[in-house]
Amino acid sequence: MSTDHTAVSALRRSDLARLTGCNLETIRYYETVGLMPDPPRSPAGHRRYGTPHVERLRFVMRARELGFTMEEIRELLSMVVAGSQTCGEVEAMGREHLATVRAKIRDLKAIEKVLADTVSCCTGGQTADCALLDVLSS
Amino acid sequence: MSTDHTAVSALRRSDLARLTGCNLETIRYYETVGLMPDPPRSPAGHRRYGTPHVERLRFVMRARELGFTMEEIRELLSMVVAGSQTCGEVEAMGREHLATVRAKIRDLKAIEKVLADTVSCCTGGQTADCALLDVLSS
DNA sequence: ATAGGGTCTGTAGCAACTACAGGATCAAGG
DNA sequence: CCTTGATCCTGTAGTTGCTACAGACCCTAT
Repeated sequence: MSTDHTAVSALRRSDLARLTGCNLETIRYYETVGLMPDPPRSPAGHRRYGTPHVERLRFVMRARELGFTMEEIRELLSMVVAGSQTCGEVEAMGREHLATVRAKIRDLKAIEKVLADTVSCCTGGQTADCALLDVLSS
Repeated sequence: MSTDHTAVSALRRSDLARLTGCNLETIRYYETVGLMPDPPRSPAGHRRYGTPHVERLRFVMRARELGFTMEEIRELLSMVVAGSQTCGEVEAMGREHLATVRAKIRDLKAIEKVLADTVSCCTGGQTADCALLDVLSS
């Protein structure tokens, strides 16, 4: 019935990488930049992880997949770890990030339109004349 | 009737920056990475640009605005400078780049959907409970 | 005992810039 | 002619988010 306090299921770095799908080196990187805490060490200095590390790394990875910057993730994590977050704060960060995502989509769509319109004018032949080059040289 | 061979309208780097809107330092950077040629120098070693530099920098900037990588621009430029390009080759590069732009748009739209769906579930209140955190911790 | 793996650290590299320090030079005013 | 302030020069470091390597250590199995 009691959860195990002693055996924190000592995972090596490679185990954490395998469990999460995260690159081995990236884990160490996240530790140096403070997204992951410095883990306890074995007597020889080898990192030993537990399930909290697995969960935290998964959180970080999901946030990265959604395009949050490391700075934003740090902020999210500091609130969550302190337990001080309110839905209002987190939602605000989400909406702000959503706005930047939408801005990027707008920019890319503008590029897409120019490219699509232009290459559709290309003859694709052996001639040196090219609609895309014309746009670039305009 | 002859074009002017002598006065290559000696522009300083700041003039080139002003004419093109390019950042001053970026011009030097483009020279070190080979997107711009090493310009002729004044006796004291100051860069002196002419109209060909203005045109080439504008080409580079437009290509960057369309999201071409520097590697792709180098390739485009090497063809154009050699005069060896065919519309077929250039169009192929354009279509390939268009495909990567569309892939980015797809990725961002997937992110946008998750974010939009999630934050719309947020209550936005003082509670610690948050739909976005739930997604990140799932 | 040793062979092979895994782990440790620090560091360099990628894209595409941007910014600064410390020195040389130029152009205009007195 | 001289000074002053703007511009120019070079090299180098910082940014974001990793990834990869070298050389040293350590752990496990035979």
